[in-house]
Amino acid sequence: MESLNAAGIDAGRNRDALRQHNLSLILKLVHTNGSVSRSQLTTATGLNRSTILNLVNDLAERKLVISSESDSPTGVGRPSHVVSPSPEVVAFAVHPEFDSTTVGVVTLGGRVLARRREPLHSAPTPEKSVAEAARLVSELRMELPKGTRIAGIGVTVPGQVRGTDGVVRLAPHLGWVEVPLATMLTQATGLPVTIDNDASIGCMAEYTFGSARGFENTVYLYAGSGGIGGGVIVDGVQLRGVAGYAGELGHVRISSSPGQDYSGLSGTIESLVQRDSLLESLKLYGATDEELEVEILTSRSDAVRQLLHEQIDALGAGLGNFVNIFNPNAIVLDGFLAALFKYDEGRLLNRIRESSLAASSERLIIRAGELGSNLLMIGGAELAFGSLLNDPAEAVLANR
Amino acid sequence: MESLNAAGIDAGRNRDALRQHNLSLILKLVHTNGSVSRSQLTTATGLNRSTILNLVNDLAERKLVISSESDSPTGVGRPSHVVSPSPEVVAFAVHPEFDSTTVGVVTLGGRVLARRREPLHSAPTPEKSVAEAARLVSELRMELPKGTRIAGIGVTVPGQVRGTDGVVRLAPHLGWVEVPLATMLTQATGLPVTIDNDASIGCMAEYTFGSARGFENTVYLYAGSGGIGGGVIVDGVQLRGVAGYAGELGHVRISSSPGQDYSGLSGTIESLVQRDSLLESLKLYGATDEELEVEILTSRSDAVRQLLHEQIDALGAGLGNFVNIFNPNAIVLDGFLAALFKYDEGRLLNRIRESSLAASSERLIIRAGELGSNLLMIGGAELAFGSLLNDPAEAVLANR
DNA sequence: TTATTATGTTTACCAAATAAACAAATTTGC
DNA sequence: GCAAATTTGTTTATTTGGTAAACATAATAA
Repeated sequence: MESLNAAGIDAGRNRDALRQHNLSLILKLVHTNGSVSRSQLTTATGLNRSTILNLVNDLAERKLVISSESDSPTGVGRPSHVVSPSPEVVAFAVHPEFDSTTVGVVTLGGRVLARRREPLHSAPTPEKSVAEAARLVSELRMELPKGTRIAGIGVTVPGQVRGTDGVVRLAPHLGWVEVPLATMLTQATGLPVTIDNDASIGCMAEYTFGSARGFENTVYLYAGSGGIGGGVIVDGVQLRGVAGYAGELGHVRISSSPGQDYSGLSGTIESLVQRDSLLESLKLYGATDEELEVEILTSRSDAVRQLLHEQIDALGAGLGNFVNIFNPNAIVLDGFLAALFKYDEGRLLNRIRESSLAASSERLIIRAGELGSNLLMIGGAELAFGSLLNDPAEAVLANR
Repeated sequence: MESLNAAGIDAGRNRDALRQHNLSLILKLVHTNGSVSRSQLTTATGLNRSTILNLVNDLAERKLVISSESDSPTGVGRPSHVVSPSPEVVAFAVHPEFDSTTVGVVTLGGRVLARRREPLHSAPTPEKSVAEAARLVSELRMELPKGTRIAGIGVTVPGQVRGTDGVVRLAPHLGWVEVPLATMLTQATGLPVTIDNDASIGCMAEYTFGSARGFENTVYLYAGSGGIGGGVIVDGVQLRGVAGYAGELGHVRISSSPGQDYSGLSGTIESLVQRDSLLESLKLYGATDEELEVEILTSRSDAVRQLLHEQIDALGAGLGNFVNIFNPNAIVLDGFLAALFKYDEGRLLNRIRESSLAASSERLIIRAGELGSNLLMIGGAELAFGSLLNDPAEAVLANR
């Protein structure tokens, strides 16, 4: 029998799918909003208050949320019970870099409980990096209070990642090629591991808990040490593409200039907007993004201003393209790109408008990311929480 | 009470939503696949065959589908009943151009029943164009067989369109600005009217019934008389953006060249890949896309070859960007862009690969559109069928 | 203090999907 | 050519998630 063309329609739904969806919906609302009253849940979902009671009880029995009476009534009528994410449910975030490995613990609800960073003296092999990560995870795991349950590990990789089987295709900055990272880290820790590109993860974090919150069509650009990556939220869902490589916004070509980016493509945003050239003109070496930002905002040098203008213009041209393509309601800039934005917001906005259609940039909002150093910790944990949030009834949590 | 951050989660689901989804699913499957057996429907949806019986009966009672016994058994076991889209349900497609107005009638299932084109002697005002369209709709409507029911009218506009209220923001080729087209045509015909950009509609048509069928991540480029437009299918759903202006792929900047496109942006794909300059170098004037394609594929002139190479290179650079951004499994080219593709497929593919990351273009398929002159008729009707397909139980159809 | 309002909680109910049982129509095997 | 195997159609009883109604409860408002 020929298979049917499903044309983007997902499968048929039955009662199980219905229940799964509603449980997932409640848990996501509690996760992203912190503490939520049952009455808020009824209005937000449109479901009957009996149903909300039932769903919340179900999640509470699974110890995913805590339901308690309100301690501060807000208005007329009986106070509504408050539902909060359980602080006993956590996930680990792992961020391997060429000079360090960072591991964090984040609760359901997005609070960073602890973080540990281990400096490295040379660019790590995958084996070395996995061993370091596993050691830090193990340390943090032992310090968790009794009763804590673990959703898994989310790894933020500075490179291209195939999410389906957890293989790092190419991470130029680390020198990794075709590394089955998820499998390796699962073996070392016994926990389920999900991996993704760092910029995609940053995008999801800013969308869920940061500057892009509530903007269901967001274009996100992140400049890490390994170049410029991106992420896009389309109607509230992250753009992934057929194999998960979508969102390589830094490698989009905008000019005929011959300069190449870290992947050998010329005229791209990444080739024109370079952190290193800014550091050089400011005579800063090994500065953090915070230090760089201070220098940018206080510099009085004409040469620096010239360079900043060039970079803002290039960034604006690139963002104009994305406005034409995505018609977003928000653009969020992270890493040192946020400093360019803060340096001359007006110039950047003008450049964007000049290189996009008028209608597409109406009511467009541009912001800097606000999660700072917690960005990849929160995002990595978000990745690890994914399966729990999508199917709360089926997810299996590990004990501490 | 503060409103909750819904974070891209849609509302709670109840029994009604479940039923609506399943009815919609069945109707869409029948619509896009033509004739489908009930057993195919059970396997495609995962629903029980009792449920499928019930859903199909429901749709049949509403006279949206026809259920009949199979006339040619395919294998072991009792032959499965066949469900077909009702040919009595139709929609109109309207395509206003600067030198003509075209109206078509298309059945559920995507068959073009009739088409009528009225040449115009001058670029029409919105009023004139609406009057012409209404007249043609009325003519075709009277010729429809008794019992035919009409879902509505879909209008393909060569310009930027705000779908929410049916206003044409800007259609440079027609000289229209801020025209409440949907309202005007509804008043003139008494039928519900939906409007959209021509390239978006072409994209939807090729995805539902043409070359992009089954490719859930498709980038589509369409070169009409009014420049280059685009459309993108992301996980089976068309990219719309916050106000519906997404997909302006022709206005994406890829080079520093000063040449401008029809919207005044420089270095864009549309400014570098121009139908007019090809026509000029071939000394063709007023040729159709079909005639242009023949000339391109048979020309022996060095100058023409040079120009074709330049245009293919520019198109390839632009498509490379889209590969980096969307990681699609298919790219579909329509209008004279299909001729460029056919002229030198290998060169285009090489240019795309040169300007995109290796992983992102793996297993990428490039095709020409296959719906030809029916493209905008089928797509326009698809637009008009939208509400019926999304909620078969609630849709109201007009009589012929 | 009482009325009003909003929510909590329990109970009976509804309807959509399903499983089970049997019927029917085809192919396969002899 | 006929019985067996297979697949689907159809009917019936069942399951279950969401809902509406009724009443209880805890706040504010009068």
